[in-house]
Amino acid sequence: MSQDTLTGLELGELANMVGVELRICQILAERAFAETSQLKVSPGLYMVLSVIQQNPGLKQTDLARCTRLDRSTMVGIIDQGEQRQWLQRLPYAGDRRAHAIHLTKKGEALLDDMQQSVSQLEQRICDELGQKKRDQLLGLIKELQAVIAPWGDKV
Amino acid sequence: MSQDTLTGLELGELANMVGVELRICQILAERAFAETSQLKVSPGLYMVLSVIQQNPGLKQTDLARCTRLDRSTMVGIIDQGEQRQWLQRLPYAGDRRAHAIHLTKKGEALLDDMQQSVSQLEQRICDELGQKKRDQLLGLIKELQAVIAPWGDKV
DNA sequence: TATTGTTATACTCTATAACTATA
DNA sequence: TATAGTTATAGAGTATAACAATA
Repeated sequence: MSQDTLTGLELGELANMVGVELRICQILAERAFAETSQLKVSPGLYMVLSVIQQNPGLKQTDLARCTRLDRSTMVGIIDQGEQRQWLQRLPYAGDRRAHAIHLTKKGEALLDDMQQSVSQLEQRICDELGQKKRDQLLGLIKELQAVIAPWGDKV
Repeated sequence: MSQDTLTGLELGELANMVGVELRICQILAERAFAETSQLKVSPGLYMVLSVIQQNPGLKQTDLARCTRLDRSTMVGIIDQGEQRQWLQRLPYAGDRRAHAIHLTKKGEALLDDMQQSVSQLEQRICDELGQKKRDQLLGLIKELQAVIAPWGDKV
């Protein structure tokens, strides 16, 4: 017997499916992020900015691969970041087709600013869930990723 | 040091954020679902059909609440299900404003049909992750839901 | 006054297919 | 031939605000 936390409705098998619970969790998480970030930046762009910060100079294709998005989707995200002057497309040494993506100073500043509030979100998860459970959860999510990643791959 | 499983890129702090990993996991999960379901039904509609199966006769508002979607979003999902003749809007006893949502026989058949393949997805998660880890993961996801649910609430 | 369902509208996220320029 | 980036296009998914009918 698994009851829905909000409504008390009996959800039966539904609530025992990883896929469905993951989906609901994601809806809630994006809503919390939107609240925290004050809509300054979308979750997708935030993710990309963070990756760039850790890995300056990556090609767009690399960024698409590690965020599991399509190359064409990445174009739009990079466009957005460039318009708001948070990142730049620079020449990529050794391949004139590619762009090396770098943060601007404004982009660095944004991340510093946001990392306070976003870190607070993560901190609150630690506080309310407990460090141990939080780490367990993160580990299990990554394991699940590794398991299901090949299932959706095109041939 | 946490490396991206696919690209081997160093993702630093990014890969240690529950929010980001959850997001990537969700992208992968929806892709796997799309592959399995052959695009016969969207994840959102599938979720709703499953809830209806377990709870025949709910109002649209109830469905919206337990899936954490807006009432107006639910209208579109129910419309889709009705068009494909998988569910029906019937009179709701005691409140002439509301509709009682029920599966049609065609809808029952679809779910029976899909539950084979969707259950296989879940089964594969059990197989590859192990029953114990799978149950742990499910429990932790639900705990996380309970923790973050209030954060995105308006007011 | 409050709730149920609805519409109109808009924005975000994502992908496919076809193109160009390079490799 | 293959890859990097781009464009055009399309389809999900979601929400807000305003409305009519009913409570």
